[in-house]
Amino acid sequence: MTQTYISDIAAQEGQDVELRGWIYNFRSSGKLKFLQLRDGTGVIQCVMSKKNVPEASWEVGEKLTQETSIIVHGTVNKDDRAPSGYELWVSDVELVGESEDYPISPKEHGDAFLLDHRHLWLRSSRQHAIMRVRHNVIKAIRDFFDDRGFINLDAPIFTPNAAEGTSTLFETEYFGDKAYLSQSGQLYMEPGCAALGKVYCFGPTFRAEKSKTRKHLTEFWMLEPEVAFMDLDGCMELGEDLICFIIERILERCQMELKTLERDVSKLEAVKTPFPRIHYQEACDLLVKKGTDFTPGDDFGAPDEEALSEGYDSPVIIHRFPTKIKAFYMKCEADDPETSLSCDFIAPEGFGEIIGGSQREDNAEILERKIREHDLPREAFQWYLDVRKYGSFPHSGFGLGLERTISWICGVRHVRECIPFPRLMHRLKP
RNA sequence: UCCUCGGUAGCUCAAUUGGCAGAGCGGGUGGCUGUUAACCACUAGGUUGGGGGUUCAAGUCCCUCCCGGGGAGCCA
Repeated sequence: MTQTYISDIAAQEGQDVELRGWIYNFRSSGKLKFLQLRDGTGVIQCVMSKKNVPEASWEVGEKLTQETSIIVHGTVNKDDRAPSGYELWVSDVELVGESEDYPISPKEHGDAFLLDHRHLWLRSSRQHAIMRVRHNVIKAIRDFFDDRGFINLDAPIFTPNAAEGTSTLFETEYFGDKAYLSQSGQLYMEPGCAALGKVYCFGPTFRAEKSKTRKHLTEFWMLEPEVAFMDLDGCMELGEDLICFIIERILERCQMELKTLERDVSKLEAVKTPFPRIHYQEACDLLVKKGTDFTPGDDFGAPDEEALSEGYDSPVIIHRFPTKIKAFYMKCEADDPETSLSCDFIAPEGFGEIIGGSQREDNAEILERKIREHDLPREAFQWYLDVRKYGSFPHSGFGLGLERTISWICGVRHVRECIPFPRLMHRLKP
């Protein structure tokens, strides 16, 4: 008999089917057993009556523990008493693999314990829902750019130098030389867009900063599109279109998962273009008015971000930050070198910055001066300067943090639940 | 690096002023034909993170080290 998946069970009402999976939970009333079986696609209640199964099957039933793997045959039955609305009337059960002392009981657990058992934690319904949303966000991102004629041009992970010269890098040995794990693919996307017009990279990036907050991972996934002849306005439009596309896709395909996560879906349905755009100076005035202990001229802290996004359903775009608090490669206003053509997208509900972008400096002389001012080694950036030497052109791009985006969409407070195996400052296992 | 909170049974937590170290879940045994985090009875389970100190007496007070959570800085 061929295997049926629980996600397809509704179409099999009244049929005899074979399910293969793991015991999620079970209850017994003497001669009647209720098994919650999961197979990765869903969970279904299996009802086993002593008088309706062979003795060998009943004995298997007596030995079941949490996460025992089994093959079960039975008839699909619609019943409102079953948690999913359908249940399986069991005709026989076959033991596949025993499970002794499964550590994650159906009661609550602490974060540290769950993270230590991340490989098992992924079997629980909440994690399951988050991983399904993650999958769909990734698919939506790729579809969005594919439909717009972008080329996926991935950047290297081993890099010879610091991309922005600010963040701490993970150093590794490279045949007797030093190499660093990439903290951004952006510098590689700039020559990329000169070659192919519209490109994006999408892969893991690494930050060795000693940040222990719910918004930080040492290894996270970042999407970085870069477009030739696109200015800052185009960059902000691309970002908001992308986010709306992702949200619409998730609302369309992940209603079950959002329900499992108890996400207030109306918050996501309210996300609409155009997103509010606030000039940095205007944001400073707002913060002073709101009374956060913010110093105008500085970058925003987490409480400032939350104050700025307050009252908006869509992410808020803050644009034109002071040049001195932004990366060296960002272009300045033509008539105001103190102001950079930059933008940050701050998600609603306190989920923080999800996009950082800018128009890039396309003037070779200005860029060389900035590299000097930031004390960066010019030789290391020769190839990057070549983008300006051979047919320079205006161009822009941004970076979107995948896990932060998922965290917002799922309403999950901590990014560590938004990646299968999180890497944190104090955690490299499992 | 700094601030802050914490570490007690496999897990989540309690333990009054310093006075016999406990509960729920999970495990084990038995019972129950419609359970929904099932329920009922019984049962096993402890170097209270490590070391040192004060005291008749320390989970509790002091010193020190280790480990972890939240946050700051930095960033997506």
